[in-house]
Amino acid sequence: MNASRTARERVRAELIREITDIARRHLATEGATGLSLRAVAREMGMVSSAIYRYFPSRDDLLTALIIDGYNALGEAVERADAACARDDFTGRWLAVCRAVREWALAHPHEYALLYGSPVPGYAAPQDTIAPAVRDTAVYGRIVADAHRAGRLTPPPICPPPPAILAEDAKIVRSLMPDVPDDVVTRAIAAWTGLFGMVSFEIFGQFNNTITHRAELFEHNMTCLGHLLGLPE
Amino acid sequence: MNASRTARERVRAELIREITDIARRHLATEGATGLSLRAVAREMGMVSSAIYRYFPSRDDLLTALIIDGYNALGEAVERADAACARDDFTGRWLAVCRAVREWALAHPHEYALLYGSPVPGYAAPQDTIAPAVRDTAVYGRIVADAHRAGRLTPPPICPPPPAILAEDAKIVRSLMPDVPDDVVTRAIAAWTGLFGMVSFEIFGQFNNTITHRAELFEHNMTCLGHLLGLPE
DNA sequence: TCTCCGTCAAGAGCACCGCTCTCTAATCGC
DNA sequence: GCGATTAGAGAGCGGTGCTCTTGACGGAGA
Repeated sequence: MNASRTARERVRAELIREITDIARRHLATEGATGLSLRAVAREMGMVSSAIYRYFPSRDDLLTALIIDGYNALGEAVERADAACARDDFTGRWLAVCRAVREWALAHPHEYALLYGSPVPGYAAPQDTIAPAVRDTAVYGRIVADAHRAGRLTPPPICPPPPAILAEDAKIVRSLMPDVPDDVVTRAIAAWTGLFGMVSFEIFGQFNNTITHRAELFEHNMTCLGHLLGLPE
Repeated sequence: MNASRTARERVRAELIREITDIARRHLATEGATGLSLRAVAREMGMVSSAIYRYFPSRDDLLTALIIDGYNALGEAVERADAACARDDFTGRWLAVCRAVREWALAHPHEYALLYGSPVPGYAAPQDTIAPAVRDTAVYGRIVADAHRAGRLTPPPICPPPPAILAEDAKIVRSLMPDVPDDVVTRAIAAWTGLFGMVSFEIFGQFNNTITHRAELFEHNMTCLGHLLGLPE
């Protein structure tokens, strides 16, 4: 009874996994707009309508891929951070930057799904929120650790943030406990700077202009790290 | 003969303009993937195949919208810069930042078309390159002007860029003449930081997190300006 | 053991899409 | 005015997401 029910559920789970695997492969080669339920069904030897037993709509399949993508990126970032000495805060920051960039270069279409133009008519459901901040959580820990260790020296070039930003800082602080407001705002600046750089590279804004992208990235992330207040 | 030929050409140009106008309206409401030649034709009271007399493919229509978008953004940036005192370099930088953000907020789908995920299978033709750097050209002039005026003081937090980046700096320097390599790389960092911030806001990464977006933007752009070396 | 009910694949079908082709009508250049 | 060019209409092809119905299968309870 239990065994049989789980047998049924198991084949169902297996099929769902197979569908997402094929879909992810299609996503990687054709991009999000080229992802078609019918093509996935065709490759599985199924009729297209059968897919709807497992994913009620194309958007639901896309949601599954988005969650997978956030988790894959988050895991890559976690691994990169874990490989560093805990008190090498600059090294951890740079490792996270490189992990984001390398994952994006290896999975450009998935990166586009996560950080590019949102799919129109598509509203990310609640399930995506937790995986979406997995990478940010790692970053938050680095900032918090560095601050707690007293290794975050505010650069002389930033004015103090306006008082009204304290409200937002309160929310962000859940990812980087005990960090003062000015550090929070600089942390946001560095984080958006990282993704701005990666997006420019992935989305083609550097075409015909920048050729030594790894070196430029490395250098600019170093600058951003110093903007954040990280040591040499 | 001339008058009659231009009469035909004039109605043709008029129709092309009408098509792009309707298409831009559809783009603004439905987004790029929701833009359909058939819907545009329907709204014009045309049969769908007739559109192909004017745009050989959907991608060509999209190209026209992209060029228009770059020009609209470029013009907004030019106007913002022109409204500032020539020697108020920090003011010009912030004006450009605000112009980019406000244009993006007013035209999110067009912004996504320009700076979001590239449309798969779509390669931007040569015609898009010149309009694409219209905003960047304004920025380059600000940096070059500030440097020429001796108002660009390198912040103490950036190491010198590696020598190999000199090659890329040579190309970027066409937009900001006579600017040394380290300023070029910091200029790129500030520019990508601006678009990273705007993209995060437009693409929804600030949802459920940042509410005082204008204030955060203002503050972070100020920081980036100082990273670039702009005065108080 | 038999029956019943839930699950599933399959197929037909709807409305839409980009795009091509042919045919006819209007228009322009000479 | 006549031949050449251009524009629009319509049918049609293969594709899409999605819905609905039908019939087969298999596990659960009488």
